[in-house]
Amino acid sequence: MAAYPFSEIEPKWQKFWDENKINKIEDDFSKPKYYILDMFPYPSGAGLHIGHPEGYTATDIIGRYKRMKGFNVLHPMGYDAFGLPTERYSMQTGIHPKEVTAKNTKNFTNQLKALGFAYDWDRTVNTTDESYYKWTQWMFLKIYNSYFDEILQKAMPIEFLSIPENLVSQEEIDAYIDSQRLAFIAMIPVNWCEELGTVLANEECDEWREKGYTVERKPMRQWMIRITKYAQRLLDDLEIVEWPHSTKEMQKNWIGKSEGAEIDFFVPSIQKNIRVFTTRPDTLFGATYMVVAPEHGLVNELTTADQKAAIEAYITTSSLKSDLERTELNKEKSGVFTGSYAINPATGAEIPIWIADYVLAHYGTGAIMAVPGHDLRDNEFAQKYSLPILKVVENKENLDFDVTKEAFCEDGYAVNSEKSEVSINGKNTPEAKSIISNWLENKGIGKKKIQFKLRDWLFSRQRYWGEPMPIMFFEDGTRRGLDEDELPLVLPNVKDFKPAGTGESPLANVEEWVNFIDKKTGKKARYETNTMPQWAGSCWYYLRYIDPQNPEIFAAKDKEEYWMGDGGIDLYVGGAEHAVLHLLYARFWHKVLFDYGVVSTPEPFKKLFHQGLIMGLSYRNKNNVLIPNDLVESKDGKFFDTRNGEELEEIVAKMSKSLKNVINPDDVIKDFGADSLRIFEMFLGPLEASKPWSKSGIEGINRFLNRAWRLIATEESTLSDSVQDVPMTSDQEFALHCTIKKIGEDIENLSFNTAVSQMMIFVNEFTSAEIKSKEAMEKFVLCLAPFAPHLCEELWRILGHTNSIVLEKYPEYDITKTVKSEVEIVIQVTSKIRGKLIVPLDADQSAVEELAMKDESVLKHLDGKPIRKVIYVKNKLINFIV
RNA sequence: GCGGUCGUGGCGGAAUUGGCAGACGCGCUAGACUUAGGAUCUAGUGAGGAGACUCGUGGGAGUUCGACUCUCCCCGACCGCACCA
Repeated sequence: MAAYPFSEIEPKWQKFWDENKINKIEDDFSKPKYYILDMFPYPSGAGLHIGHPEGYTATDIIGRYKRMKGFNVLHPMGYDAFGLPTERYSMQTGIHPKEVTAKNTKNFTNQLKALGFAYDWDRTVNTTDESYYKWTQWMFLKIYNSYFDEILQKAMPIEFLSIPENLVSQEEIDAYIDSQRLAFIAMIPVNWCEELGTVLANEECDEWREKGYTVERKPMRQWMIRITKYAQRLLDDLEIVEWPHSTKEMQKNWIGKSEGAEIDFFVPSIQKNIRVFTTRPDTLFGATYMVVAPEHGLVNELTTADQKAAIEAYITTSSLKSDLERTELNKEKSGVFTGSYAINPATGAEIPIWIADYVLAHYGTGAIMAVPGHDLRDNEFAQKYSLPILKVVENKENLDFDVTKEAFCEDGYAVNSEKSEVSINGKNTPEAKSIISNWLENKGIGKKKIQFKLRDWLFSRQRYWGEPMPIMFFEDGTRRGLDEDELPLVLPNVKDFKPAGTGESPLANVEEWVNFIDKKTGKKARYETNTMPQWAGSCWYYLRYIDPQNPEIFAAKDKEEYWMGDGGIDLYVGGAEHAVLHLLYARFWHKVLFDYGVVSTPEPFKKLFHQGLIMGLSYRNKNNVLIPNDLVESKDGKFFDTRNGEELEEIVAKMSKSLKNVINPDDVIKDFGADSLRIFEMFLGPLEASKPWSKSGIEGINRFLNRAWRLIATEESTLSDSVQDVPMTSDQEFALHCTIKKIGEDIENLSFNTAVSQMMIFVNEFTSAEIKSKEAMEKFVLCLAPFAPHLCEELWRILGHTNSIVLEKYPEYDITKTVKSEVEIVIQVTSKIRGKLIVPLDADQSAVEELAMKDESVLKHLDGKPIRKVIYVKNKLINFIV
C-alpha cells in the first residue's frame, strides 16, 4: 500500500503559508499574548543537526496550539551568527565571514522551513546585522556609562556619581569615575592562545586544548563587566522565575554566596594588617597559622631574607600552572613559610605566615586564617608541615574526636575559646559566630561580610568577527564612548583575518579604520580594537524580535510592555548547557535595562525548560572500545564487529562523526517527511530526557501517520467514502473527547510523548469502524494539526474546508463524554485481586458489595472467613479484609 | 569531595491526593491477503507454571488493608561544580 504523499504536500503547504503570510504576527494588543522562545542557533557550516528540531518542534506545537486557543503568539527565530568558527573558516578559505554567515543562515533557514515551523520570517534577527548590533553597542554603552548605586542596589547614570571631595585634579576625577563604571578596563591574567591570537573564556580552554592548541595564563589589558554588583539580585530573583530546580541550583552555586567575617591579622614586622575572609569566625581561637596566595600583594614584604629563594621558586612554579592544573584532582598541597609572623587577635599568639597555592588569589581577600582542627584543607596542610592543630569546636556526638588526625568541620559548641575580653566557650556554633563577629567589630579589627564566588565578566575578545566596542581613545590618555547618533560603529571590511600578532585583534591592522580624527572633539583618536564576546548578542535578542525593524529604539515601549507583560517570556526552551553562562549574562543584561526603565520586567524568562539531548546508538567491545557503526553488523538482535566477529554491546552515546552514528534531518525528511520527524522527536520520550534515536521508531511513526491518512483519504487524495455524517458510538465519542482533552492538557504540560500516544489510541479506535463520523475526523485533524501541520492542512482541504487549518480554533470537549457510564472495578480479598466487576459509574458501596459477593473466585478466597473490614474506593476497587 | 537529576519488560517509555504495574510505540511470534513481502490487516507478547496460582518497578528495611508512588539505609547511572576558606 502506498504511503501518504508527504513529499508532495509538505513543500506545497510550506509555499502556501509563506505566500499567504499565514504565520505573520500582528501587534494586536487586544488579544492575550503568548511569547514562546527558542534559543537561537549558531549557523554553523554543518547545518541543522537532529537535536535542533526537538526543542523547536516542541515550541512550534505549543505556539500553534496557543494560537488555536485564541492567543496572539510570538514565536520567532533568528541567528547568533558572530563567533570564532566562522572566523577560523574565513582565515583558512579567505572567504569573508559576512559571506560565510549569509550562506550558512540561508541554509539554516531553508532547513527550518522544510520542517514546517510557523515562524514569522519577517521578524527574524541576526546578531551580525549592523541594524542589530547597533543596539548591542547601545546597551554596552548604557553599561559603560553607569555605576552601581549600593544604596539603591541598581545601575545609575555615571553623571549622578558623587565624586569624593578629596579628588581635585580632572585626572584623579576621571580615574575615579572610570573605577566606578560597570564596564571597565583591567590588567588581569587571562587564558591566552597564541595560535588563535585571542583570549579564551575558562570554559573554552579545554575545547581548544583538546584540538591541540596551547593555552597559557598571561596578564593582559581587558574589558570587564561588573556583573558581581548584581550578585545578590541575580540570586534573589531566582525565586520569582519558574525554572528547573537543577538550573536554579547551578546558578546559585555559581553565584556562590557565603556569609562570614573579614578579620585583620596584625604583622608586627611590617606594621601592616593581613585581612582574611572566613565563614567560621567562631574558630578564631584555633587559627594556628595563616596562608596567603602566591599572588598576594604583601608576599614580598612578608618574605624574610633567608626564605626569599624558596618563596620565589614557589611563586614561579605556581604561576606556570593554569587554573585548571592548580586545581587538578586531589593533588597534594604544597607551600612555603614566608619567615614572618602575625598576631592572632583572639589568643595574642604569634602564628607563622605561609604561602600556598591552595589559597586562591581571586576569592575573598586572597589570604586565610588556617584553622586546621576544623577545616579539611588546613588540616591536611598542617599535618604535612607539622603545624599545631587545636580543638576549638566540640563534636557533641563524639567528645573524643581527635582533630589532629581529621578535621571536624560541622557545627558543635565552642571550647578552648576564652580570654579576658571575650569567651564563647560552651556556645553553639551560630551563637559563637555572632559573638565573635560583634567583638571584632567593636574592636575595629573585623566585620561581618558577605562574599560571592561570582567573578566579573571578561568581556573582550581579540577577534574580528564580533561587535566592535564603541569606545575611542585620545592621545592624551582620555577616552569617550560613542554617542547614540554615532552608532552603529560598523566593522570595517577587511581581507585578512589573522590576529595582529601583538595581542590585539585583526582590527588593529586596519589602519584607515582604527586611527581617525574624532569629528566631535577634533582630536586624534583610535578605536578600541577588541570586540565583544559571542554572549553579548544573545543577551537581548528576545527583545529585538518584539520590534525587529525599529530604527529609533531596540523595541518600542508599548510593544515591549505587551509582549514581555506578565513576568516576561512565557516559555523559553533550550539546552541545559546554557544553564549558567548565557542565562546568567542575559539576566544581568536585562536587569541593567530594567534599572533604566527600558524594559518592564526584572527577569526576562519567566518559565524555562531544557530539552534533553538526542543520542545515537554505538557499540563497544569487551575492552570498552567504541566501534564506529559502519563496522558493526547485527544478527538476531545481537551485534558483531565485522572485522573479527567479536560480539559487541549496544550502548547509547552522543552522536559524533567518528562513531558514524550521526542522523541528518534532511535525510529523515526525505525518507519519512517533516511531520514524521516532528512527531517522532516528540514521541521518543519526555522532552527533558536524553534519549536515543531509533531507526525503527521513526518507521512506526510514519506508519501511524499513514493510518491516520487512510482513515480519511483515499490513495487519490480524495475524501474516503467511509467518512460520513453519522453519529458516533459511545466508545468513539469517549475516544474523541478524551483525545481533545488529553492532547490539550499534555501540550500545556509539555508531555508531548503521551499526547502522541493518545492520537494513536484514537486512530486505533476508529480504524476498525467501517463508517467514520466526519465530525470526529475533523476534530481529530484539528488536534493533530499542531504536531503534523502539513498532513493536517491537506486533510482539512480533503474534508472540504477552504481556510487554512492554522487559523482554526482548537476543538472543545464535553467533560461528561470523557467518562464512561460503566466502569470496571477490582475486587480484592485482603488486597489481592480476585475478580473484576462492571458496575455503573459512581455505584454505591452496598450494591457493589452485593455483586462482588457473588463472584466465585472471591467466595473461594473469602472461604467463609469473617470479614473484618471493607474498603471501597468509588470507581476503583472494593477490598474485603479477612 | 559537594550540589542536582534519575533507576519500571528484549528496547523507548506510561501510570504517583498511595488503589488493576507495563498505556502507546519498537521488536518478536502466529495467522490473513498476496506471484512476492522489508507493504497492509488480525491476534498474541513481563517472568515462572499444564493449571489454580505465584513472583515482579536497582537492593534492603519501614508505614499502610494496599507502595513504582511515602519514610530511612545501601548500590548504580548521568549532569554540573570542584582547594570558594
